[in-house]
Amino acid sequence: MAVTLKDIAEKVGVTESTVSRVLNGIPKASKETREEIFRVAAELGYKPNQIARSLVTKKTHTIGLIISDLSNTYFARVASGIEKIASKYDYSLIISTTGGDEKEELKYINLLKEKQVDGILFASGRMPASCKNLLKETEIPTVVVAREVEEDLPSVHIDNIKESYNAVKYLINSGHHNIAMISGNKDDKESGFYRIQGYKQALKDNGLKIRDDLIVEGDFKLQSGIEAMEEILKSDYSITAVFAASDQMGVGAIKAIKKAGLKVPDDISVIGFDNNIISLASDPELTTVSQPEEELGWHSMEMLYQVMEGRDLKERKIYLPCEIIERESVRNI
Amino acid sequence: MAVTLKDIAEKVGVTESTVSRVLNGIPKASKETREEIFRVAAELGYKPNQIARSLVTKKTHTIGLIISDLSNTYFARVASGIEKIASKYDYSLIISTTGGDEKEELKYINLLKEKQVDGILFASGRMPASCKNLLKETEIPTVVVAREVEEDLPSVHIDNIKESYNAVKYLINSGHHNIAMISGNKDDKESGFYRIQGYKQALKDNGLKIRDDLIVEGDFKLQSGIEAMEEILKSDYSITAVFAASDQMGVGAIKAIKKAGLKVPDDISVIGFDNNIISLASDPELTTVSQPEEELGWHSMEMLYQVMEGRDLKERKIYLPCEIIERESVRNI
DNA sequence: CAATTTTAGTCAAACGCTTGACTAATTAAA
DNA sequence: TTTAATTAGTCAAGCGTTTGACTAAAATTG
Repeated sequence: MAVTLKDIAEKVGVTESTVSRVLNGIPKASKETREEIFRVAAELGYKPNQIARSLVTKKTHTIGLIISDLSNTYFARVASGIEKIASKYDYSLIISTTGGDEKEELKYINLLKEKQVDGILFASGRMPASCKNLLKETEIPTVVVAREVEEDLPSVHIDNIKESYNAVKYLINSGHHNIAMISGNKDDKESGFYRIQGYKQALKDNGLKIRDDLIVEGDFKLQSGIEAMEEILKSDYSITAVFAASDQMGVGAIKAIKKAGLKVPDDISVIGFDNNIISLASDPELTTVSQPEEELGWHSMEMLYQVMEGRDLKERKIYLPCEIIERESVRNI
Repeated sequence: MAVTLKDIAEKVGVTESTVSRVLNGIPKASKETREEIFRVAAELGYKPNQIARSLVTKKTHTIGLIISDLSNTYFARVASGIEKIASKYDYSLIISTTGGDEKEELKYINLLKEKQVDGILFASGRMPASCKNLLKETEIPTVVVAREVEEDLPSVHIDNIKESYNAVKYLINSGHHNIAMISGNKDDKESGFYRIQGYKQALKDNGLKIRDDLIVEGDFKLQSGIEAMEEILKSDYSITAVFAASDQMGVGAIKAIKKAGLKVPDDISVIGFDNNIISLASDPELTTVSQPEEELGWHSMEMLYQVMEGRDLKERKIYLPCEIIERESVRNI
C-alpha cells in the first residue's frame, strides 16, 4: 500500500491537515512538528497522490497535445519544443495522435476533457468546425499550433504565403525568370495551398507569367518530387529554377534533374522548404527555407501558459519568421 | 460548473449510484430509468470525471513514457509506435524527455508515480542503478525500450552486435577485406559500443585483421561522419569499404569520399545503419540496415499491457530483427 | 494585568465517483 | 399459498487530498 498523509499523521501524532499544510509549505506548525513531519515523510517515502490532489484543486498540471503524427519529423520537433516549455512550467504532456482525422480529433478532445487537462494544444488537422465548437463547449484553454484557424482561438504559425513568396523572390533576385513549382496537396487549405499562393504572388509582383503547367502537385514526399520534376522537365526545358514546397520534394527534384543529365545548380536551381536534415544529405546540398519547428512549440506552450494563468494575450495570433538557408542548389545568373 | 453524476441523479430522480451503474453498463435498472438516464446524460452533456474515478479505482489508464529526445527521428518513431498501441488499448500517454540525463530520469519516474500512471515505458539513458531501484520501489509495471538492461526488467530491443555483424558480413560477402568503421560514442555501453563489437567479431570470424586505426569515433551526426572519413582516408587509402554506425555518418562518409575525388561505390563502398530518410536522399543512395523503430514501440507497449494485466510474459527480453536494405552504395568486387 | 493577537493546531466537509451491503417490491418456483 | 429468488433500486463509506472555520494556549500589547 502506498504511503498516505494519514500514515504520516498517525506516526507523528497530528492530523492530516497539519501534515498537508506543512508539506505544502504553509507555516502553521512549530519548528519541531515541521521537522518531524518532514523526517517521517522521507522515512516512509511519501509521494503525494496527485490524483487526489487534483480532485480537490481542480488542476491536473497536465496539458494535452493533439497532433497529427509523431513519426513525421516536423510534428515531432514541434512536440519536442512544446514538451520543453511544458516541463519548464511543471506541466506534464499527454500526447494523442490523430493522423489528421476529424473523428479522432473529436475523440481526443473529449478524452482530454475527461482527464481534466488544464489546457490543450492543437496541432492536428485543419480544425473543423466540430472541433472548434467542442473545444469552446469544454471551456478548456486551447491554442492552435502550426495550423491556420479563423478568428477566435489563439494560434501560432508561420506565414506560408509570405515565406514562399520570399523563397521565390530569392530565386528571382538570383536572376531566374522561368520558375516552376512542385507543390504539396493543392486543396488542403493549408501549407500546400498557401505556398502556391505565395509563389504566384511573387511571380505576379515581378511581372512574371504564371503558367499552370509549371505548377505540379506532389504530396510532400521524396518520390513525388522525383515524379513531379520529371513531368516538369517533359513539359518545358526552358525553366532555370524550381521551388519545391518541401525539402523531400526538393531533393527528389534534384535527383530527377541529375538523372535527366542536367546539373544542379548549373542548369536548374532548386530551393526547398523545411530545412530538414535531408537538405544537408543531398548532393548538391539543398538551399531551403528553414521552419522554426521547435520555436513553434515553445511559443504555443508559452501562450497556453498565459491563458491558463488567466492573463490576457498581447497577441492572439503569432507568426514566426522563417529564414532562407543558402547552400549549393541555387545559382546566381 | 461541469455536469456531475449528481446532476443527472437529481434530474432523473434516482441516486448517484444508480446513475453510475447504468452509465457503466451494469444492468441494475429498469429499461425506463436506464433510457431516461442516458437521455438526461446526453442532454446535459455529461462527461465522467476520470480523476474522481481514478481515485477510487486506482487505475488512471495512463502510461508514462520516459524518452531521451523527441526531436531525434529515431526516438520519435519509437514514441509514435508506442502511442499507436497505447491508443488501441485506450491508454493515454504522458511523455517526458530527459536528454538521457539521470537526474531527469529520476525526477520523471517520481512524477509519474505521483500521477499514478499504470505503467512506465523507459526509452532513455542507460538505465542507471538508481533508476532501476526507484522503479522497483515504486512497483509500477515497467518495460525498457531500445536499451540494454541487465536482468530483471522486461525489455525489447535490437541486437546491435548481431546486426552490425551482419552488416559487416554483407560487406565481406561482397568481396571486401579492408573495411573501416565509423563508430558512435565508444564508451556509452550502448549501440555505439555494441556495434563496434559486431564489427570486430565479423572481421575475426572471417580471418580479417582488426586495425584500431581503422575504427574512428563519431557522434552519430552527419558532420562527424565527414570528419571521421577524412581521417580514415588520411591513414589508409587501401580500404575498399566502410561501415558507418548511423546513416547520418554514412552519408557524411560518402560526402567525404566524393570530396577526396574518389567514387562511391566504385572506389569505396559504404553501408549505414538506421534506414533514415536521408539514406534515400544521398547520392548514391545509401545501403543500410533498417531498424524497426515503430515495431520497437509496438512490442514494448504490447508487453507493458501484458504485465499491467497481470499476465506472465512468455519472453522477458525480445530482440527484433533488422534488415539490410540494398541500395547503391555497396559494390560487389 | 486584562485585552488582543498570534501560533499551532483540530475538525469536518468537500472534490466526483465506485461499490459492497442492504431493502422493498415483484416474480417465479414448489 | 408460502417460500425463494430476482429486480430495481437506496445508503453510506471510501479513495487521498485540501481548505475554511474553529479553538486553546501562548505571546504581545497598551
